[in-house]
Amino acid sequence: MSKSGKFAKLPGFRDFPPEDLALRNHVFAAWRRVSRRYGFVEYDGPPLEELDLYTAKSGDEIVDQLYQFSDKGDRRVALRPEMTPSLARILAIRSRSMPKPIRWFSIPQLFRYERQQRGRLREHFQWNVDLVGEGGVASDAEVLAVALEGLRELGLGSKDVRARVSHRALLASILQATGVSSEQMPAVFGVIDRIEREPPERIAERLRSGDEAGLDEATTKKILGLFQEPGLDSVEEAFAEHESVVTCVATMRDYLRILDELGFSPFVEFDLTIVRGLAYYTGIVFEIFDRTGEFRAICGGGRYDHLLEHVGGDPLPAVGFGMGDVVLSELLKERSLSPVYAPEVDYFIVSIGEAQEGLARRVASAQRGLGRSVIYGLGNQSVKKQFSAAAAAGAASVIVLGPDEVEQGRAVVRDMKSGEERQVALEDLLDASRVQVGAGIDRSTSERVGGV
RNA sequence: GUGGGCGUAGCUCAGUCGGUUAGAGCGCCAGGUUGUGGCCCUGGAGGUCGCCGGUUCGAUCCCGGUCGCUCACCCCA
Repeated sequence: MSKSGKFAKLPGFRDFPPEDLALRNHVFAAWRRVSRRYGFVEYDGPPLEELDLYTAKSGDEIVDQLYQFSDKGDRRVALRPEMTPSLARILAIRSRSMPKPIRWFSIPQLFRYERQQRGRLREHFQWNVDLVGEGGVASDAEVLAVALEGLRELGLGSKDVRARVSHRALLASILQATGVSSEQMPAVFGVIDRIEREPPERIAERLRSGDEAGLDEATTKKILGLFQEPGLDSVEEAFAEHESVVTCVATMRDYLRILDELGFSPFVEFDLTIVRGLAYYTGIVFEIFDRTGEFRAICGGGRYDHLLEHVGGDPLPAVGFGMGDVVLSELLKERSLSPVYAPEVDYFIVSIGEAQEGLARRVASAQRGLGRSVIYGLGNQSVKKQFSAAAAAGAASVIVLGPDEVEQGRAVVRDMKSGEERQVALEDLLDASRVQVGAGIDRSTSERVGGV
């Protein structure tokens, strides 16, 4: 839709004018606060990586949708579609010398070349939190707790969102016990992933179909039956004699208990249909959704115990998640949880008559030296015009330099909210060692949304 | 990648059964005599009616293509 020869932005990419950047910053700030509260430290990596880093590790879907090309040195490279491989690469080099567990987080911008849809663009920011070097369920629970706390920090409670958790090894053991061969396993995982979105007949058809799972009638029936009563109790009962199932169920119970102790059980539901597409997950996996079901998954993650060694590092267990900014921002906007954007400055200096303009600049300079945000009209404008500019800029106070007061060594300071005006000595405005001219100027500008 | 819907001013949208200078509200700019913002009044700028081609005496309107947006599918960071 390029208009009159101008450039348009690339499909699937976003501009962030101040009112949109305010929301992004609001989300990032919450993510960083929560990360730190849980003892995670921030890292980053390059947005461009060697193509091979992804082709071997990520699922086929991701590889098909890479933004990839050859650079001038004939290297096959790709814009990062996810952060985990970079993390693994970085840790492969240095994890040996680091105390475990490693608690790292990042907010990378990620890229995928695919047709954009609602909640899914070609570029997004993703909060990645990973806990490396500890294989117990306590770390799985810790990581999910961080994700949920991040949402809670933004105003989304257990009434708004829920985490659906499952265990890949548990599902694999169950399927194996049911008679699914290891060759059929990936296809069956794929079908199970769709259980919620398709009618039972279609699911059965897929399970039987030779193009997909290729199961016999009896096994198909058993699997379908399994998902009619998919609770942990019924699973344990049905597979009581299968040791690997029993072990995984026990792990799952520990996990749920720890989440309860951390105060997150209202958010969490066991759900065997959560599979996740990425190839490298090995244990407990989870996805977080809004409860209305109106949006895509807000967050997904799980345990990936072999990725680091695949990338050439030490074999370290790891668990982590990614939470994208796109779906989350849509949800926040819909729930009116996004910050109201309004520019703000401490002072706008109004000059009445050109004779005062030099003084205005000296006052501005002195006040800026004190850390105040100060603007004034850059052209010769009517008083009325200057006041409306002050209002538009969100000035807390206006300093009025009129010939009458200036002659007596004073200025008028008007509080724009209350409309109250008082006289202040010019020397107080100009002397950087003095302080406090108007109301409400102690707030640090950098902490405000509009001023970030 | 597949299919459906849509595409008129910065934004939200009217409108033209094909016919001369395409409209509104909001926003923006300028004024309502350079001592006061939010309200009000007046005026103005801004559109090759997404782009290319076809049909026609004539297209923003009809047809085709294309690009973009959007929904669904595929799939899922």
